[in-house]
Order: sequence, then structure tokens, then C-alpha cells
Amino acid sequence: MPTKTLARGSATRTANKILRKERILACARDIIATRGYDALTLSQLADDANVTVPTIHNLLGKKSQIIEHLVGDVVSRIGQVLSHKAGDDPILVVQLFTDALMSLYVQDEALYKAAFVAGERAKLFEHQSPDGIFMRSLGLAAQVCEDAKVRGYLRGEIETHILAEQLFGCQRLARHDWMNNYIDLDEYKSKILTGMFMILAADATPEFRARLIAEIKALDSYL
Amino acid sequence: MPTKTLARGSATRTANKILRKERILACARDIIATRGYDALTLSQLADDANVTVPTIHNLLGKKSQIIEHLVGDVVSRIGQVLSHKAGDDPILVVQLFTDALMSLYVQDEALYKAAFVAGERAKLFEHQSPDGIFMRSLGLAAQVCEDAKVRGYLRGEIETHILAEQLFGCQRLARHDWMNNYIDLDEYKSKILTGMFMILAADATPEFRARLIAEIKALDSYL
DNA sequence: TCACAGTTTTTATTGTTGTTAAAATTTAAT
DNA sequence: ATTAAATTTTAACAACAATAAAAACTGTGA
Repeated sequence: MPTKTLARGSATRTANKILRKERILACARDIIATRGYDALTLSQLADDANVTVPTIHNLLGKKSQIIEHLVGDVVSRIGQVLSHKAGDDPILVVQLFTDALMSLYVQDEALYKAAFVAGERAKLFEHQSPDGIFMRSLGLAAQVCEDAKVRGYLRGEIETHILAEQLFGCQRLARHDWMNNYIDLDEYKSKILTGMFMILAADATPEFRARLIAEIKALDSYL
Repeated sequence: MPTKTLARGSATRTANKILRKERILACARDIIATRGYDALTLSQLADDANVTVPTIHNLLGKKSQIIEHLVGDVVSRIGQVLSHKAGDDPILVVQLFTDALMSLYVQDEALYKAAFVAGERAKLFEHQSPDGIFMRSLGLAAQVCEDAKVRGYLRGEIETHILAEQLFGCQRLARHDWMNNYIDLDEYKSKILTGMFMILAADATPEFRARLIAEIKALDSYL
């Protein structure tokens, strides 16, 4: 519905094309965010964007390509947030990471939810490719574990790659429950933290473990 | 394709009806298992079952009802396997539970995968209802934790309900990766065990923790 | 044995969906 | 204003789920 006035004059043709593309994609985001993934049909999208269905095809390709476009956007935004948080204390690092994620999702919760649903439905989240979001997240988790080990927070009795996978797993499961509307954003956050703290506790030194337990307790009583 | 001869004689009418229903459902299972969830269309199903599409509607209702039927069957089968495994040692209990699940899934892996995909897609796995499979599984996990606490395997510093949720969470995440073909059945099993052992380790007494770490190491080197 | 009453299956139709080809229109440059 | 290129639309197709009405079948009682 954002019917921007189209550029006129010089560069026009291609400029307009891009504007129209953006307008259609914006409508698609709106539909998927407000009415859910299944509500995104080409005819509905065409209505909202004030074009006809074949126009959408010509500008953006088939439906699956539209989905890819949308999900790609979201993933790249997440990728930007997903940088390594420096910090000595693993608890703080985990909290910083979680806050960063939440501050992104809270901006347009419905859209992010829908993008995850769409991405998973279309099998767009491959676990293989090393530069994909999956492997990068896993690497980040491993980094946290390594840091925690060299700084004496963890004992080092469990392999880093195992810890990392579990750490990331907590986030994935919580996200799954959130994007399927089983829990809200606050519970999502709480679940990530609780899960990650427990994983860390499995290999934590006694002092660090005590702190983790306290954090877990606090999260529990908070809800 | 299993074209059983239909019963003749006395009870016939309703008997035949049930047989046809079963035949159609069997075909649906076959399609979903061999060709995937998306391949299950009514026309394909009608072809396979040697009936026409409206017949399917009359006997089994709309497509969503067929899915419900199928998923319901699978869930009830899982429910039967999901009894509390008695045993002193939590490690053994977890292993017994996992083995029971695996022995079921291995019988018709494709079918179970597809049923989970279908069930999730149709939002059939509610997390709320107390007698649903979700809450029952959670209760089972809680039972394991309680037992482990009273027998001195766990310290009891983390609330049972938190431990249980994480324990069950390991299984759910692993199942998710399996049903979406990211990992195979062996990895599924391994992931459940690794995850659950780590959760237990977070609250384990020193001796028990040492055993858990050893189990985790063994699982890691096994792959 | 045969016709009938009640079911069950099928034929035929409707309304979505995504997709594509070709016609009509618009656009910017000459 | 004309023209050539690009873009939009009209039109049509194929696959899907779903339903109503017609046809066929089944077992039963005369």
C-alpha cells in the first residue's frame, strides 16, 4: 500500500523498476507479517501492490523466488547483528548476544517470525554451507566456549564443538517455539538464556557454576 | 496398492466401508512415506487407492482430516512406547527410552518423518493440553529427574521443571533435524543422548558427572 | 428370483492457486 | 510526433481441493 510516486526524467526506466520491485516486496512483507505465511498468494499480493499477477512474475520471478528474496533480506539483517561480542565473562557475552537478537526481532516481530516460517518451509536454511548463517552461528558459539575455557570459566572436559552445538541448539529450539507461536518474545529470550546457562554449567568450574545456577534461578522466578 | 478382497455376506456394508477406509489410509501413508508430504494430493491418492476423489471425501472427509487421522495414528503408537522406564541409573533410563523410540522409528522411518512434518505443518502438536503427547513427555522427563534426585545422582540445585524442559528439548531439537533430513536416525539417537547427558551433567554430583562426561566422549568418538 | 430402499461411487462443476504466452499499452529517446 | 523498446495486462492453462447431483451398486425382503 505504500504507493510511492515513481521517479520521472532521466534514469527512469530502471529506477522505476527497482521502486516497483521494492513496493511489491514491501507488500509481501506486510501480508506475511500481518496475515501469516499462508496468506501470501500472488493474487492477494497483486491486489495490495496495485499490479496484476503476471507483473509480479515479470519483476520478481516465481513465488519461490519472492520467498527467497524476503528470507534473504532477513537473514542478512540477522547476519549483521551476529557479530562476536567481546567480553571476559561468558554470562555477559551470552546476554549481550541475546539482547542484540531481541532488539532486532522486536522491531518487526511478525515479519521475522514469518520469515523463519517461510525459510524453513522452503528449506532455505541449509546446515551445510560454511558461510551460511547456520555454520557462522555455530562458529560464534564455539568462540564463546573457547574463550570461556582459556579464561578458566570452563573445565574443558567437554569438547568445544559439542558445547557449541548444544549452545546453538538452545537458541534454535527456543526460536522454533517462538516462530510457531508457542511462546512469546520474552519467553524466547528467557529460554535461550536458561538453556545456554545450563549447557555452560555442565562443564563449568565450581565458582562459575554457582553463578550460572543463580542466573537460572533468577530467570525462573522472573516469569 | 494393497487391494485386499472385500468382505462379503453379513456385516458387509460397514465392514467394507472400514476396509476401504483402511486401504485409502494405507495408500496415503505410502505416498507420504515414499514421496514426501507435498506429494500427497487427493488425485494421487485416489489413483493409488483405485477410487475417485469424491469417494475419499465421503469416506474420510477433507484433506486436513486425513492428515489428522494419519498423525493421530502415529502419535498413539508413540504414546504406547512412551511409558516410564523403571531403573535406578538415569543413564540407563535415558538409553532405554531412546532405544524404545528408535526401535519404533526404524520400522518405517519415512512414515514417521512424514507424520511429524505433516503434524507440525498442520499445527497438530499442541503444547497445551495436559493429556497431549507434549505434556506427557514433559512429565516423563520430570519423573526421570525426580528419581535421579532422590537417588543422589543429581544435586537438586536446578528446579525439576527446568531440567525436564531442557531434557525434552534435546529430544525435540534432534527430532526436528531428523524429520527435516538434516541428520539420519543414528545421529538423531546420538544427539538425544549427548544433549540429555549434558543437561544432567549441569546438576550432577561429581561422581555421576564423571560418568556422564565419559558417555558424552564415547558418543562423540563413535561418530 | 426380482424389485426396492438406502448407500456409495462417480460424473460434472466450481473456485483457488501458480504459471506462461501473446497482445496491448506505456515509456523515453529521436 | 514518431518510433522502438520495455512493461503491463489480457487471456489461457494446469493442478489442486471441494461439493452437488446423477448414476451405480449392495443387501434385503417379498
